[in-house]
Amino acid sequence: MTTINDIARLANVSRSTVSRHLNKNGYVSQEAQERIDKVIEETGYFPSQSAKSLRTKKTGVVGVILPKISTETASRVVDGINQVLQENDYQMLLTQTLLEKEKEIAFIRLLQSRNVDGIILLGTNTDEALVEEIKKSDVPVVVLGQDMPGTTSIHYPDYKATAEMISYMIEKGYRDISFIGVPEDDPAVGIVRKKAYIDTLKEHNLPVLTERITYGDFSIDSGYHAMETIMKQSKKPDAVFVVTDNMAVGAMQYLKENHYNIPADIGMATTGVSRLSKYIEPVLTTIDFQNEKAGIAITRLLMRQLNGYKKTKKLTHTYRRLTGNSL
Amino acid sequence: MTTINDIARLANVSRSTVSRHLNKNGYVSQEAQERIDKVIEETGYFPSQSAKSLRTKKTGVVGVILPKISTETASRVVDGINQVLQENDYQMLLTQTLLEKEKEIAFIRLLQSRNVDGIILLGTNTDEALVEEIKKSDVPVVVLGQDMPGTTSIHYPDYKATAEMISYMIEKGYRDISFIGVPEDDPAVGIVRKKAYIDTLKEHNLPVLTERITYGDFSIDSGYHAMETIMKQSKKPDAVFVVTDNMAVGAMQYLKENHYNIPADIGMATTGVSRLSKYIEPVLTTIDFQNEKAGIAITRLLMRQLNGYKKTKKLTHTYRRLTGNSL
DNA sequence: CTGAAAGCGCTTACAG
DNA sequence: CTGAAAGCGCTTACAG
Repeated sequence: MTTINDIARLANVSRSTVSRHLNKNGYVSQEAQERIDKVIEETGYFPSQSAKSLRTKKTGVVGVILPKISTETASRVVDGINQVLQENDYQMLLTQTLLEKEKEIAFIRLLQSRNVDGIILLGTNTDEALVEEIKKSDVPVVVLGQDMPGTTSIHYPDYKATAEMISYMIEKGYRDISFIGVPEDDPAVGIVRKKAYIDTLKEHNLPVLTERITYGDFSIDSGYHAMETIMKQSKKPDAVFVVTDNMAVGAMQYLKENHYNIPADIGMATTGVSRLSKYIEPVLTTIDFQNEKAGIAITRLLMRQLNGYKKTKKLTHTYRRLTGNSL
Repeated sequence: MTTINDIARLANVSRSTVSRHLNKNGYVSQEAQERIDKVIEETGYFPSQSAKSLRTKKTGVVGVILPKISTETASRVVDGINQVLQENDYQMLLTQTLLEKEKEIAFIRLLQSRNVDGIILLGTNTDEALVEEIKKSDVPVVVLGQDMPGTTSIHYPDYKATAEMISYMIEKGYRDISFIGVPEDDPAVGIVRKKAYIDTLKEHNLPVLTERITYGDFSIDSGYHAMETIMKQSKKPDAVFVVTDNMAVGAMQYLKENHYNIPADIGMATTGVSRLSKYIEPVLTTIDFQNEKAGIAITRLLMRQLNGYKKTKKLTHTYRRLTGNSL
């Protein structure tokens, strides 16, 4: 491997001078510059980031922790993150938890040991242990998707968007709306969205039936089974709200396989918008949380922190409702 | 930040001993081990990878270069890559070219400067300049999706799978099959698949009409426009083969918007299988290249190289045909 | 079983 | 405008 010493020797200067030239700080004579450039060109030299990082305490790498990359939601967020990172000459170290909570904590430590400059966590819970780990972190951690105590975070407007959607369903005439949620480990999705559902029913003086509230685990399969559980009840609901797109795919699969017509037999609304959704009949009425924009926004917040703004900041992301023909 | 010196001091040993204990090489007395563990526990110490890497010349990081993460194909490959990487305690540094060729070369250099142990490139071309850059690389580079000269690579069975699909369409009775391809910059997709299409038509004594051969740029939009171009010809074809799933989405959109019935008005076949495809009518007859498995396979090859097997190796990946009702 | 020493490839005051 | 020196946090022979 070619090192700065080789360059210095070949260009007849000290390595201080090479370094100064490379980093464009301090004076280097025109002549020296040219000799150095020539040698670099010939040797194909590039500086070792490991050495540089050890000295400067900066790596130019940001760690990203997410549940699973091969979901549309996550990959869109990553697209957004990547945009801002490229603009700022950062690279991305990507880790997947596959929804194992311990891994979030393990990766925060791992990423620090890899000397990343900052960490972006796509949050799935706000457990005490995780909050502690973030607090202990030497590098800034920002969180997308949960309102993480004491941490700069952006969360989705879970309550407002859900409540609005449920209201809309009620306006449309639905009176017996079932619910496919997730466990309360995930506050944003598991608690807040469910609360919005329950509150809105109550506001409209509709009964809240425990048997109408089912749970999945974010997987397609679990949406399928939750839908099955609901539809096997003696009295069937007239609509269903599913809290995530992935589970909605499963729920829809169950309904199609069993020849239920949407919306004639049962209305359906959900969250998230698929690239392919316009080819699926019916087009789902859904909440679009605009994940790519969210990825951009959270990364900008991290960049700010890396540039010295230390105050933690809480933002709520935007959303829009997309009206299909599933209601 | 806590360093190995702090640990050594607090545990009353030298930093050599701490290092030996941490890396489990060389002897360390039981007592010393316990003291060290205790101090590490208390301080939350973790070793700096930058320093370690500088010394050992290993980072435990693999660089991945791909066109765009938020496509189903790429994200599935990444899932596969990630699996093998996790098993082997490697981390993934992810870069996106957004199909700008210069970036492939730029990232190969960038990743090296970041001292990655190896590079996985999802190939989009086999340009001379790229081949040169790979040859110059200090670290092993493996390529998925192209038969890259002089480099360990796995490519998809582009010729065989395409020829088989075209034959199948002909068997089904189609006689005027149009083609949506990509430019020849991409040998695997742009040249080989087109050649398989042309050869197969010829073998069956069917005319090869230049106006039936159109090109997109991998985007959904370009598939839409290619389909439009084809369907605006005075004589319409009875089928279309689209070389990538993304462009097939666009082609289908055009056909649906213009009320063509698939397969009654025009048959359609493509490559790649979407998670949502089972909800789209018609179900596309397609070639499944099993991207996750391909990701696993290419990463295993890289791991072999990192363990010292230096011979370059060429593999052709498997595939299967999925029969829908679009033909 | 343990520690002192050298060195990995850089950057950064500092002195000239 | 330039170079010598120190030091970032580790690991690894080597001597004891």
